[in-house]
Formats: sequence, structure tokens, C-alpha cells
Amino acid sequence: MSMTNNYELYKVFYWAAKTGSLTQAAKALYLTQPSVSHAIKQLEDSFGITLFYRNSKGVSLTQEGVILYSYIEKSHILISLAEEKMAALKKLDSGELRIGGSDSLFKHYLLPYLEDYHQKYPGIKLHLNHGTTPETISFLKEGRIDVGVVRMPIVDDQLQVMRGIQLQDCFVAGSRYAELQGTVLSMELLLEYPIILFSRNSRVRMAITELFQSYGYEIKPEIEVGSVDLLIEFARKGLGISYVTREFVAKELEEGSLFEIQLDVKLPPSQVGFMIMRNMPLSNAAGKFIDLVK
Amino acid sequence: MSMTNNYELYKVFYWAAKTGSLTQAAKALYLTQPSVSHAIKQLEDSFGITLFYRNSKGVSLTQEGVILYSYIEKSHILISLAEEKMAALKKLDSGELRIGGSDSLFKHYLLPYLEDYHQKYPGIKLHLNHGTTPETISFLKEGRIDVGVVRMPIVDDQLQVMRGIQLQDCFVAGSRYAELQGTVLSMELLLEYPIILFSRNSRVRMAITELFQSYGYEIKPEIEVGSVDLLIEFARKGLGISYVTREFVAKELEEGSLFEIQLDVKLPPSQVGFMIMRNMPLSNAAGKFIDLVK
DNA sequence: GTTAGTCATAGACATGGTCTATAGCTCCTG
DNA sequence: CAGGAGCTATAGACCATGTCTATGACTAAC
Repeated sequence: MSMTNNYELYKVFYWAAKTGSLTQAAKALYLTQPSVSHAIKQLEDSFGITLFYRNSKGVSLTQEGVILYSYIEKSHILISLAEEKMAALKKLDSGELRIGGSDSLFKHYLLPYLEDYHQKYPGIKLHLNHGTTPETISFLKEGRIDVGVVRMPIVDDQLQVMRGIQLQDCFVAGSRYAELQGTVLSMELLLEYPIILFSRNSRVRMAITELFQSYGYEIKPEIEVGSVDLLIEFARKGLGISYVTREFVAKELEEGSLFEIQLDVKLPPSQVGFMIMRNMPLSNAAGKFIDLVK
Repeated sequence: MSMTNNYELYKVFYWAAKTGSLTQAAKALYLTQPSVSHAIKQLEDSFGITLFYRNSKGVSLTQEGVILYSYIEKSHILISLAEEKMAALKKLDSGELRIGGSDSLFKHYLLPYLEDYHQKYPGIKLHLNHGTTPETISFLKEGRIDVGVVRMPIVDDQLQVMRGIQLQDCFVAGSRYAELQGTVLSMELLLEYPIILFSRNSRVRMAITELFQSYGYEIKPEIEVGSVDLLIEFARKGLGISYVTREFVAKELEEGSLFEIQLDVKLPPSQVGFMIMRNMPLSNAAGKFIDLVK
């Protein structure tokens, strides 16, 4: 049988001990002096131990009261800290936002949002957790991230998905293949050239493979890389034709170090999506982030 | 404006988080599930932060809930320890008893009580604080000791004094003065011999000095010592006639290494008194001690 | 589909905390 | 020495708030 007093009594005890006066404690707690007197009496009765000496100038702790106070003071400090922390979390002066997704989306699409967010809420720690789409979904379900940023489509009824920007993938090449600039290639012809693709397990790779298959072709890359940066770099160096997201090579297209190769078929657009868990309350930090990107 | 929730809510939160179930928390707290549900809602509303995910198997903490729990758990542990400590103090499994008084009273009079007390309440730490009577009274008033054991009379209306045993002081000598055994001396004659007295600031010394003065004599010791043991030892060695408490030399009188010198006047008895502060609650430990010696 | 387990909500109820009023006490002051 | 200004304790009325019962909605498992 564990004794378990009303914790509220300890709050009263704390203030009475701290101020050395029931009257002062009452003021601190927005109560009247008899209420405090009563509360202290309850506590004393519950222990069967006198906690305060009452004298004409107020109260002072007995030996036992001092012992109790040594515990309650620490306890009170912890609770105060907790309350401050909660207020900070609420005001977004503190907290963390954990985002999952691919490095390329982080770098080429999310970065401005992240900068904006960080400027608005400098107290929030940002955790970027890169991984493949299935990994990101698992992380979300395990509660290891708050938001996932991946390519659509996502079909999972545990998740709530919001559309982000629409991206267009395309084939690009550097000056080595300058003769192709301005022409319109067929799939068949394109496959004569060395192709550089993103690694096998990515969404984009799967999509382009399926597209070619639906036309009866098999697209087999000469080079397979794991980052968008390498995709761009290799194309510039003339190692082949890269399949990249047009928006991610906007700068290179602009300055002419890369050019887009026109195909006679329309390449599928890809949609960025933000995923959060359905039916799970969003953390304040995550909620504000979603507001920002919408 | 410091937010200050009802601490009782944190107790509910603690159990809900610990058990991962509002229903289980309700059982632990001898409440119903709706009460717990309501309490948690209050807490969440007060912070404006969701603390738990509700699912069909119970509840689990959100990010923010985990943070809150990290504080509240520690706080709860402290309060539990405090309650255990209070229970221990009440049962006298723990605590301390601080007694002030003279070494001689501790050794020759209080020792059996202290042994008895220690056996009954082995958890109580005993502090013996030796000093003169005025010092002991000061210590008592400063709250540095719980009980004082001194010679009466004590006149101080801040103190409550209880009578202890009555002691009889007397003059004793060793075999060197064997010729005095069986005779009855006058004061005048006694003063012809070397006298050994306790140091100037003691009660006993003051009392005997006053007694001799009231008969027109001045008693001036050859030797002045600071402990009863030396008083006894010097008398045995034949260095003079010691004025000691008869009860403290019972063994020596019995075995014949000392004998009492009869005077033609009655020497004043001295009463041992226990002092405690009036109008101040006694600690449990001190209360039991007083019970024992009464 | 049924059952058994979650938690949430609504509304009635009553416990218990809070209040006002007053008394008793000590200390200080004119 | 009387009076005032502190302090805490006590008594009793009151009502707010915490608790209950009853019910609903939902999920998971059988």
C-alpha cells in the first residue's frame, strides 16, 4: 500500500516552506491563508508528522519538514522546468522537426523551405533523414520522422498525402552530344546512346523503366549512380545522356552546360508529395512546416 | 505569469504514460477511466499540446509527451522517495535525535537509556552534543538539539523542564585519607584538606561554592578538572578530596577504592532535568526518547 | 458478425477544497 | 500598559471541480 497524497498539497507545502509564511504562500498561490493552513494540516496529518513550527512571524520547518522540503524542492523545480519546456514547445522556441525523404529532394526542392522554416523558428532542431521511399514510409510508421517528402503516387491508407510541386523529368546531355540539340529523338534512337540513370531502387528509375517497357523497349543504363549531383556531373562531362528532373538542372540548362533532349513521346511528370500519418496528431513543429510548404 | 497546473494532473499523466493505458492508470489511481481521460485532456489543453496518441490498444506518448514525461518521471520519483522517507521517519526507521548536555551526565546517567533507545530504534541516528548548561540552552533555542539534559534548577519560560533522577553530590577520598573514614567533618576542617572540584563554569561547582559561602566559608580547590573521570581518578590516587555525584562513583564506593566523607551539614541534592522547547512540536524521535526516560 | 477491449463525451452528483468570519496569539509601539 | 498589526487556527457555509455513470465510437481479434 503506497501512500499517495494529493500532489497539489506539495505545491502548497513548497510555497509555505519557501516563503516561510502561510500568508505569503497563499498570495503566491492565489488562495486565502486558511486554505493554505488547511492544506498544510492535511499533509501533516497524512504523515502523522509536524512539518512546521508556527510562530508569531510565520512558520519555519521542523527537522522532518526540512527533509521533506529537500525532496519537494527538487520535484518542484522539475515540474517548473517541464512547464517552461512545454511553453517553449508551444511557442516553437524549442522542439524538433524530423523529415524523411531523398537527398535530392532535400537539396533541390526542400532547401528554400527549410531555410525559411529555420529562420522563422530558430529554436527547432531540424533532422533530415534520407532514405528510399519505402524506408521513409517505414520511418513514418515507426514514428521516427514526422513528415516524409517523396515522389507520388503513394497508396497507403495509413498515410495522409498532400501534393507538392509537380516536377518533370527529362533527358539531358552536355556539349559532347551537341549534334542532338534541336532535334527530336525517338526512343529507339535514344537507346543508341550511353544512358546514365539513378540507381535501381528509386522511384524515378522505376517509372522510366516502366515507360520504355510499355513501348516495348528496355532501357539499360551504361552508368548507374546514387546521387543527382553525379547524374548532372557525368552528363556535363560527356559520359552519356542523363535522365534527371528538369527543375534540378535549371541552372545548367540556363547557362548552356547542359541541354534537354526532346523525345517523340511525352515523359511522365512526377509529383512531389508530403506524407504524414493519418489519425495521428501532428507535432506543433511539423504542423507549422506543413503550413509553410502549402 | 507562470503557468501553474494542478500538480495532481501530473500524477495522472505519470501513470498514464507509465502504463500506456488510461484504463490501467485509472486502476492504479483508484479512479474511473473517464476521470483519467478528462485529466489528460485538461493537461493537454493547458499546454495546447497533444501528449498522447490514442490507439485501440491504449495510448502512447507523442514527441512532446516524451519530453514532458522525462521531467515528470523524475519529479514523481522524488515525491515517492519523500513519502517513503516520511513513513520511515514516522515509524522511527529513520531520523535523528540530538541531545545536548554534559559529558558526565551522558556517561554516568544517560548511557543505559541511550542504549535502550538505540536498540529499540536502530534507524535513528544519535547526536550527543556536549556543552555547559547555558550552551545547551542556547543550542535548544537555536534548534540545534531536540532535548537538553542538565542539572536543575532551570528557570526559563521558553523551556519546558521535566524532572529526571535526583542525584546527591558528596565528598569522597581514597585510601590516602583513610583516617577520615567513619568520622564526621565540619566544613572548616574539610577545608584543611586539598579539594578537587569540577571546573568553574559548571552547575555543581557553582552550587557547592554558594553553599560554603552561605556558611561564611570560601571553598578554593587545590585542583580543578574538566571531567568527572579525572575527579574520580585524582581522588583515588590520593591527590585530594573530590566533590562528585555519589551515583557516579557507586562502583568505586562499592569496591572500597573510594569512601564518602560525612559532613556535619546536609549537602544539597541535585535534580537532573530534561529540557525541551515549550510550544514547539517534538520530533517523533525526541518524543519517544522522552517517553522512555520518564 | 460478434465480442471484448480501447478512449471520448455528456451530464448528474457530491466530495472536498475554498471562502468568510472570527478567535487566539506574539510582538511592537505610542 | 493598552492598542494595533502581524501571524496562524478553527468553524461552518458554499459551490466549483473532480468524479461518477451511462453511453458512444472505434479497432482488433476471433
